[in-house]
Amino acid sequence: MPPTPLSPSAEKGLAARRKLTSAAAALIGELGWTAVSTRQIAERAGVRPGIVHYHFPSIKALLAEAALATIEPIVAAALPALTDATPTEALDALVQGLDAYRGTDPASLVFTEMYLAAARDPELRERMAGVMHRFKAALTGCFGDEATATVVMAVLDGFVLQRTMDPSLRAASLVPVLRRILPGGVS
Amino acid sequence: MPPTPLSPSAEKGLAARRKLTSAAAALIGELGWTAVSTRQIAERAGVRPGIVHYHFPSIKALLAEAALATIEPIVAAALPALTDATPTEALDALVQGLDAYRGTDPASLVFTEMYLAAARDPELRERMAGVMHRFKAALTGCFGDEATATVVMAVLDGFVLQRTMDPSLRAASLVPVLRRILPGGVS
DNA sequence: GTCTATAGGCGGATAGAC
DNA sequence: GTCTATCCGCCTATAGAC
Repeated sequence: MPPTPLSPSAEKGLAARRKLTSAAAALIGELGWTAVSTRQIAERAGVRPGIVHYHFPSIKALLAEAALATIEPIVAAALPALTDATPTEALDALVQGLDAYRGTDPASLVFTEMYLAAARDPELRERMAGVMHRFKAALTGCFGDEATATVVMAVLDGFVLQRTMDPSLRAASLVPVLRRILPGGVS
Repeated sequence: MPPTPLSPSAEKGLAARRKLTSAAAALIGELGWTAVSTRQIAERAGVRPGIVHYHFPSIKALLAEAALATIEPIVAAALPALTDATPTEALDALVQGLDAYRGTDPASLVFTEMYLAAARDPELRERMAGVMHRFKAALTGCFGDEATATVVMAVLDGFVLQRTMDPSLRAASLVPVLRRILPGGVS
């Protein structure tokens, strides 16, 4: 749809919302989901503290929006390389993309924080599951069966955790091992 | 060493420390690492709030002790099945043990919370890495090369995260896929 | 050695101003 | 529609009692 013109006041509100979600996402990574406060978000966004509760019903709702807005583009960006790709091509693309997630960067931390928050909040769990399901469906399409897709997803998430323990780990070193899991032998 | 007899007063202190770490571990799982407060720990442990700061220098130190005391026995319990085991035997033992970690249980949550806390605290990272290194060394011994051990560890950690999104996932379904990653073909 | 009372600061949310 | 001042509760840590 074409961009609807907004009143100056509505535009200001939209800008505030965007600054708040962006600040919230950064702070989830830096401090952890449950450690983020409305005051810190407001300070980082350059707005007064109370503004948070005008634009969002609660800090929980703001964190959910911020985290979903972080992971959705990441997952969406990974999908094209999986569509109509051979298993080997898909694996190479995934591993290449994986190197960006070093475990201690904001995106990695938001992902892991969100799994934990989702484990404690059914509504957030549903919303995150919707995003992750699209990714898993694409993997299942590439690799042929769901069990293989599950293992590949687990490796991606788990490798990010491993990297927090050993930053010297490189995604490329996974390739020889992961080639072996492709169904039907090495392709 | 033989158990040293303790004075009644020292014994009371030891009991308090044990109750506090146990309560802290449970609360890390329930609320999240950064959401746990000394008051809640004290209430759960059945002691007065201020006692926490007599037995532990800070809440950070208490959480670190509690989390390490949670993961150490879990890792230690997994090691015997990996010593002198064939790759296939080791895989079966790991998968069987994995079913206990459903993503939303206390132990699963403490593990993931601890990875995040370790990503933000170098000292905790060192201590956790020490525990996880023993596990990885055992896996490397079983599977012959470190890359395979890294993938297996990533699958274990990542599968626990996957399960928070889809509780119907069963560890047994991973076996056919994981058999394929064993070096030297199916053994 | 063990524990308590209290200080001092930060938190989310809301009632109401503009 | 947009934002601010304020309420009231909870937090960690310490000084000092027993």
